[in-house]
Amino acid sequence: MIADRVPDPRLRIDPADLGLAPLSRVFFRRDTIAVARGLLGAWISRRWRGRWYGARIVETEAYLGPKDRAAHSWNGRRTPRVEPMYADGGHLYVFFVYGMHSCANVVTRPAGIAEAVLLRAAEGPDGAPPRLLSGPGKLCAALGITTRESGLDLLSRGPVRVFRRRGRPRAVGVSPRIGVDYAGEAAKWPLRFFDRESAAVSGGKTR
DNA sequence: CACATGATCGCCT
DNA sequence: GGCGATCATGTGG
Repeated sequence: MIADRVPDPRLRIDPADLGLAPLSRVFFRRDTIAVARGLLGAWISRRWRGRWYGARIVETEAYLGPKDRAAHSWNGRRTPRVEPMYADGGHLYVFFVYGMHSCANVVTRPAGIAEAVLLRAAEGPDGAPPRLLSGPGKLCAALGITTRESGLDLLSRGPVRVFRRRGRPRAVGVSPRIGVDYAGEAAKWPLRFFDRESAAVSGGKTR
C-alpha cells in the first residue's frame, strides 16, 4: 500500500489570507541552482477536497541532469517514471523509494532539459510540530503527495502549487546532497541548500 | 551523540 | 534479482 495521501490537518492554510501569489513559469525555467535557492521560503501547497494545506520550504537539493550521476536523468536516462523531469519548468516529479516513501521534485529549465529540485524539508503553519515535514518522505506524507501527483503542472491552477515567499531566509547553508554516496564525484557537489534558522531542516546542518 | 538495522516494493538491468 | 534522492528505532559510548 502506497503512503497516505491525506494531508495533515495541522497544515491547513488559506492562500488568500496569506496574500500569496504563485511562482511563475519563468521562475522555474531558470538555472536549477538559482531555483533551488529561490525556493527557500516559498510555500508548497496542496488542495484536497476543496481545502488548502501548505508549508514553507526550508531545504532543497539541485539535480543537474545527464551529467549528474545522482540524478534519475543521469546519462540521459528516460523511462516512464522519470519522464516528468523532461517536462517544462514548473512541473512536479514524484518518485517512490525504499518501498514506502514518496519524494517530490520541482522540474526546472525548459522542456527537454531534465533537471529538478528535490524538496527536502518544510515548516508547517503556526501550531504544527516543528519536524513534521523534516525530510523528503515526511514532507510528502504530511502534504498527501504521492506518485499519483507526478507530472502535474504547478501552474495549471491544479491541486499542487508553489507560492512565492514573502521573506528570504536570513542565512542560507550549503552542503553536499544527502544519501547519494553512490554517485562518485557528484556526491561531493555542494547542491544542498537550507535555511540555517529553521528547526525543520533534516539531518545535520553542517559540512 | 554516532552509527546500525529493518521495513518494503517499484523500477531498471 | 538488486537496490534505492528514507525513516524510526535500537544499541552502545
